[in-house]
Amino acid sequence: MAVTIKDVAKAANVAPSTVSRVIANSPRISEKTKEKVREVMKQLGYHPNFIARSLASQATRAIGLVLPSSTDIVSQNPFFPIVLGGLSDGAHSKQYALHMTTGKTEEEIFEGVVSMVQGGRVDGVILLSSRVEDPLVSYLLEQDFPFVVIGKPFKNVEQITHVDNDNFKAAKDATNYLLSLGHEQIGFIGGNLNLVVTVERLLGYEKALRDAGLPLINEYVIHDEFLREGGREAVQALLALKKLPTAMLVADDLMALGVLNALDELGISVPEDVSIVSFNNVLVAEMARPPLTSVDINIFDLGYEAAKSLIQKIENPKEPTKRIIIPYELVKRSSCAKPTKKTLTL
Amino acid sequence: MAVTIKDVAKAANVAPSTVSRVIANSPRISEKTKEKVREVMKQLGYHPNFIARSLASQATRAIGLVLPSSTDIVSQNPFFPIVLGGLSDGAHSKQYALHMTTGKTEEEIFEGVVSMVQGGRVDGVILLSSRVEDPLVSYLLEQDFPFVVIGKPFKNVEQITHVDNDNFKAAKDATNYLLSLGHEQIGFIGGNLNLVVTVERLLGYEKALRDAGLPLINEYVIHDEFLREGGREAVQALLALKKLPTAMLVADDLMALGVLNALDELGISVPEDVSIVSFNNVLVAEMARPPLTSVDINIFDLGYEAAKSLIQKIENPKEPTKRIIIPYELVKRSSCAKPTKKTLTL
DNA sequence: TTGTATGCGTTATCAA
DNA sequence: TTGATAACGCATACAA
Repeated sequence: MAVTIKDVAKAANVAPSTVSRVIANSPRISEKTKEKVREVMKQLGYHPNFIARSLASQATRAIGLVLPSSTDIVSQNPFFPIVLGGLSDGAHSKQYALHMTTGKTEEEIFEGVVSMVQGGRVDGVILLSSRVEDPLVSYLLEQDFPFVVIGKPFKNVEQITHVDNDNFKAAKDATNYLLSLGHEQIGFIGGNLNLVVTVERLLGYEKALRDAGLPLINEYVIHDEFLREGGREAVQALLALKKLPTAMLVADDLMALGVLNALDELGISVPEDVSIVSFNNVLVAEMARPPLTSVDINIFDLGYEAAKSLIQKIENPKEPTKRIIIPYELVKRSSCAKPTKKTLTL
Repeated sequence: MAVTIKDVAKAANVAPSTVSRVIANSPRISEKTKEKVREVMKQLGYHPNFIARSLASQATRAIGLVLPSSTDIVSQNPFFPIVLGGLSDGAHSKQYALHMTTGKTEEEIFEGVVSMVQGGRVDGVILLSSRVEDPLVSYLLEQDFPFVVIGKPFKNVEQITHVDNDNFKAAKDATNYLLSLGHEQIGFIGGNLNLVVTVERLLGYEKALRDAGLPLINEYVIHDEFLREGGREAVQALLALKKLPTAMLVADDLMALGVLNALDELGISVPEDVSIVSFNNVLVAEMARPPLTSVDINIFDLGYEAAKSLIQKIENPKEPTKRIIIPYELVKRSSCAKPTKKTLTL
């Protein structure tokens, strides 16, 4: 059995409560006894028991992380390891631990969160992605349990602390960049419309086109799951059109990789025939052929700030609701060029 | 305050211990009272408090996960989200939760694990990568704390339950495949030699060459960090040679992506000039151009089996040490071809 | 089959 | 400045 506060107390000839106060560094304990107790703690190799501490203090110093479905291909996105790094950093700096939950189905995930929350395993929760009509958000609001969303909440935006990029503006900027190059037929390939981020990027794209006085062509907007098949199917859908776009805004780097792939197979070259801009700027954007122009959304910071603001909320329940906007930056690489005069048709 | 076992007891006119037994589904409680109690639990919205349960039962039903440095570029590898999915699945199926720790430096990670273990936050630990001379392994062995390593332990192999691929044989097979295509100058580009997996793959590569009666050429073996710069620098090092290899075994898909990139910039084509085989078979292997021949190591299963075997170990301390070998498979794609007659020189 | 009483390792509220 | 002692919510040995 591990050495407890009582063992230390006995060895130091003080009461357990005194030891507890020394651990908390209470100012009401004399320096002399503090040192004595600390000495004994070291000698005995004492480590505080988090479980007992949590039960007594009604606080776990643990943050619950809700990941999307583990089997979902989305979870293969490098976005998650990176955001995890930021979360870990932010939590660690305040001595908080991370607790994870995920599951194969929506229901499993929901149940996992409920048991984490009701079971008192964590002091707060971070949702790693913002979904449309997410029952988890309703649940957490109802319970008045501290939580932070990474991304823009679908509704109740004013009541939910969240950390986000301005994805609307980012998409508008990215589209404007393509417009500034001279493109007028610009396609949009987005992921799952259940993710708020997809919607925001789509809206930004549309706004830019409208502002430029260009028509919104339905056939130029394609939605699909992020990633692999996504890119391919999207390209195939575009190819069914008479008039191909000369540029595409793709909602995710990995998806853009799929698009590059599909285009290559068809002998369509980037950026000569089609320009591409994507989002997130993870490692593969730089490593793609050609390297992708991509909107860097500072994923690490999203995680870091989310952890920080959740902890603030936990430690000060009166903390007002916050919206933290992480800056983005369009990183230009060689996947974009001016459109060629001829319109590419097959 | 949340509803407790006492509230349920009162409402159901039984003793708290009876409620506790109903929760544990003790056979010594009549079906009638069980139903009655369950009914009340539902009505009151009772949820067991994990913290209290942990303290009383001296078990947390939580597994500690040790990730490599969060800032390390290695953590951007899709390997982690995938293995996490497997771990989550395995843990979930036995009602275990996941607790994470990581840090910026080795020391931070070590301290995190110590506090997790000594603090009683978890019942066991899984090391997500096997490092050479890992102080964590020594520590956990010393403490006689249940743990499982993903990968081959550097030493004390017989005393440490681990889940691994036969990376030695996998590398041998992969090299033999290149040999069978007719390649005789085969390079090896590996990652950090602190990772046991790198060493194993290198040894397998060397064995295959020796078995084939081919010389081991020092200059053909290059080590670098996994990922980005890795690939590039490795290729540059190879290019400094008079006689380029006609094929390369690359220890990681992402790194291979970097290699592809660097080769492309130099106008060297794959597979016409150089064939490439890599490891892990994550999504990008399929999405690379050309698609990479890669050894699929069933990452998800590594995680799943690791969770399962740790839980077995936790629940039955007499459980013998196990080594679980997950099968691999060489997935052939178009990054390999027979060598051209001419030797490529610059 | 069920109830009573104690302990798990802390924190926190009283006293002293 | 310190020491008893009662929670915290649950599991379990022992009684009944």
